[in-house]
Amino acid sequence: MAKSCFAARLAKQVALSDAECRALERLEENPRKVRRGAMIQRVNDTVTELFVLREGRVMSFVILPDGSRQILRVYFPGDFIGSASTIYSKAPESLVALSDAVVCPFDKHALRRLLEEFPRVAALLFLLSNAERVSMTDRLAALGRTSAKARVASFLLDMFDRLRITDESITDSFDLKLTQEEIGDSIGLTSVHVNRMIRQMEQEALISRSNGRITLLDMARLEEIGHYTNRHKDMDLDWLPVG
Amino acid sequence: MAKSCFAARLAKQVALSDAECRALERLEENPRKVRRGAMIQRVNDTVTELFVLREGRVMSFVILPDGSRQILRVYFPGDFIGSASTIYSKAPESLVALSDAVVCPFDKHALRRLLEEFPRVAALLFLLSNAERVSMTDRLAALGRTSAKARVASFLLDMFDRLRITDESITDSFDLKLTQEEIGDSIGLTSVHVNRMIRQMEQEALISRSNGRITLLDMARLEEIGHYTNRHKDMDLDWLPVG
DNA sequence: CTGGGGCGTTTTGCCATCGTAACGACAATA
DNA sequence: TATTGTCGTTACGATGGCAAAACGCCCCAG
Repeated sequence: MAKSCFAARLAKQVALSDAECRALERLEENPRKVRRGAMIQRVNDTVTELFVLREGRVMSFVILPDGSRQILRVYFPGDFIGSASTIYSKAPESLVALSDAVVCPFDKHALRRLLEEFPRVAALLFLLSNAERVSMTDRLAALGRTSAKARVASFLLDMFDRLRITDESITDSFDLKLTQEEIGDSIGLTSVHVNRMIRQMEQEALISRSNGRITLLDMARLEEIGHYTNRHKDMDLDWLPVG
Repeated sequence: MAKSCFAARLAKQVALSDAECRALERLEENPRKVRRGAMIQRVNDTVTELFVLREGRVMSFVILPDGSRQILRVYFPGDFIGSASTIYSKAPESLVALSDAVVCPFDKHALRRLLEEFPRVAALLFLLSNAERVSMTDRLAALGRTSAKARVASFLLDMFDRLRITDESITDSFDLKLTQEEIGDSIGLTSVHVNRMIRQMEQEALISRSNGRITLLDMARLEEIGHYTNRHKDMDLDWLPVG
């Protein structure tokens, strides 16, 4: 693994200069291990920290007054987490580790210095934040206008494609490490209905499962059912300032 | 009106330097009038332009293969539109004017120069993009986990609060300028059901209407019903680089 | 002034999708 | 053995979609 998980991730998009790499590495000087289920940030806490996720999985979510939960995003190694605290003094969302994980917290003032010193990194962060926004809008359209089955299909494809960004060994199967309840809370369904859909998709030979591992058997049809488009292919960052 | 609608908007958050203001003004050198219903950007078009909205209303949306529409966001004067084209070469969403409007297109290379030259503006854009992300997650939670009535309530409150940012004359009533079908397409409901909810809320004296104008009669209860929190109050941008 | 056409809203009846509640099976952990 | 967490399964019913039609309003042409 590179010294900086985050730099390694960014370097997949743009060639980074040495100085930029070193600066990004400094964000990860304080790795912290957290156990599955550990609360990293609680909604409404006063926060001044952001995180780079180095290992494991983390989710952000909110709990509504009636106790129901909406998972906002699942994060994978190399992801930049908690950018909401750049603008709000109280966290608008909670962060919990979905598996044992390693996160690297850093203060938002460290981010400020980074943005001042490396305009290109600033631009890059701006872009990634826009990519996340688009990912949100995709899910918004899924929740607002597609069936339960379509949501499950697109969710699986999205997780799959995102995992593949950093883990090239993945070809057609992956470990979701999410309970069906967590899947449901991500796409606005109950665990019961997620289960219905998954079993249905298994019967139709769209996917198969064995002890938690999911294999995508017919991606073309899954993409069709889920109205899914892989956004990662169409990125264009050539217009960025040169390093 | 200030020379730059966008600078005026940003200045509500942070004091801008003269140089910054002038740079922002340059983004609006090419105002363009568009009529209600006009397509400003079509999904999958190759795009290199972004926009500042100076007057009127614009929406971004996607159409799913079955013909249904999800409105992703409604934009008001002073908003920065189309940031998705900073990272994708093909537009992931369409833009249409909801009313007669004035938009100011500028090339993404102009944005790049701005980001290079004014790190603080870059940071500010990064922050605003995060604010929009949070706004998306709020709606995501609404679509995923709240009832039709809650969605309508929170949608009305959100429009209300966003309009009030730039128009201080608004106290408790506003012109939505959206059809019920458009409201439905924003919050994942049919126009029929939006109508049901609106009439119900009118009967319960939560809101009242007269020729398109909506008055919020009981904001406290609306906030409760919609699980709404006004994010605009809690912003903290003091940590930004000094101009 | 009158009649029509277009657009948005209102209303209704029907019913599919999906949520709720409840319970059993099973595996991992203590 | 007891416990906890996840998955699988069922019966029942509410929420909200769908289709269709009528209504009101505004604008324009005759």
